Amino acid sequence: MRLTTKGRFAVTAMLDLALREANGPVTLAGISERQHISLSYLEQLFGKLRRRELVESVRGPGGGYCLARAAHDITVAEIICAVDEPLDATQCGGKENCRDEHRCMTHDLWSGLNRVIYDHLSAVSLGTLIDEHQAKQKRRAEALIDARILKESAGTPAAH
Amino acid sequence: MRLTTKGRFAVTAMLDLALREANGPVTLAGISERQHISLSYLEQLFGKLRRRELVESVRGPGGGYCLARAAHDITVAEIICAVDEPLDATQCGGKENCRDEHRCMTHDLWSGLNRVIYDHLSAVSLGTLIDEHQAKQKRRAEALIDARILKESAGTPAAH
DNA sequence: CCAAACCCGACTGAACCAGTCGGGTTTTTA
DNA sequence: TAAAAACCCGACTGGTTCAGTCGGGTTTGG
Repeated sequence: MRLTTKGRFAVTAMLDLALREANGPVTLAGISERQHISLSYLEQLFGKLRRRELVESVRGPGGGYCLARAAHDITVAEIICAVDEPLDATQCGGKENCRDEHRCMTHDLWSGLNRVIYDHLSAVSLGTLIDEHQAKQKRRAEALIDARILKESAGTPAAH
Repeated sequence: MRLTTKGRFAVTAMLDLALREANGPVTLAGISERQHISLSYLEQLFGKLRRRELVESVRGPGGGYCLARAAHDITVAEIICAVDEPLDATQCGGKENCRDEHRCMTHDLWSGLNRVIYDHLSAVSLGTLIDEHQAKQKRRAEALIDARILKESAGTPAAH
């Protein structure tokens, strides 16, 4: 699993899509504008996302992209794997280049790390991200209201 | 934290060093030969490792490198950070490029991932790797002995 | 039919990786 | 004191990926 801005762009774009697909297909031009990602680059990314069946496309005017599944069923790991192509073995491909005794030592280390990363990203779906963010917004809003009530009951104007 | 073969080379080399430093400084030429890493490349890596005070150098004939601390006090995370230079912010540098509402959603995701990776690699030292590997070797040896005893007591030759 | 949208392959400049090269400097030993 | 062993260092290179561009399609609603 490679980690680059490419994967981050893809997640950002998918998030934008997830938040807007309620009112029909979302255009890449829109995502491009809102997220400041070049349109052509988005086309490349969504080509891959479509081939991996994470999104579906609707051609022609009024078209755009939709999620192929519910936001809770699309994990961040899937999105990143879709756009950051394999580059096959992330380390010594299982057989070659790591010989003698040192082999297994580092081998276990890297495969363990890979698993940790993959598990972490597999546990997060687009839905999770949206939920968490909405919960945070709600907490912020409540804090704001609490602060106002406190201020009003104290009857003191804000210090500068 | 970037993850590349550069960091893996560095860990492999440091492991080789840790296993051999008992009998004095270890030469890069030796590591190069045993681990099949180009000497000049090793020089680059060890230059960085030295500047980060993970190894100490002894110049002149009979010289080489030693660990600057005990193997248990040098973590894999330190080694990787030493050779894979910062490349500053692994994501939107804290302030820029992630604007509107989407910002925090992906921001928390990436910083969380960074922490997971870093924690995982910080929990592993050169000493850990060596210990684990030796434990595994011991288990293998015991299994071999058990198998032999079993075979002898049964008195049957191995089936092809 | 036209325009909006997707679709696609080829190209580019910059960065980084992995490695090379050609020189140093320091220190031991013969 | 000279040679050799080792570290030290900066400049260079070829290949790959990234991020983005360009120029063309094809599909389809109005």
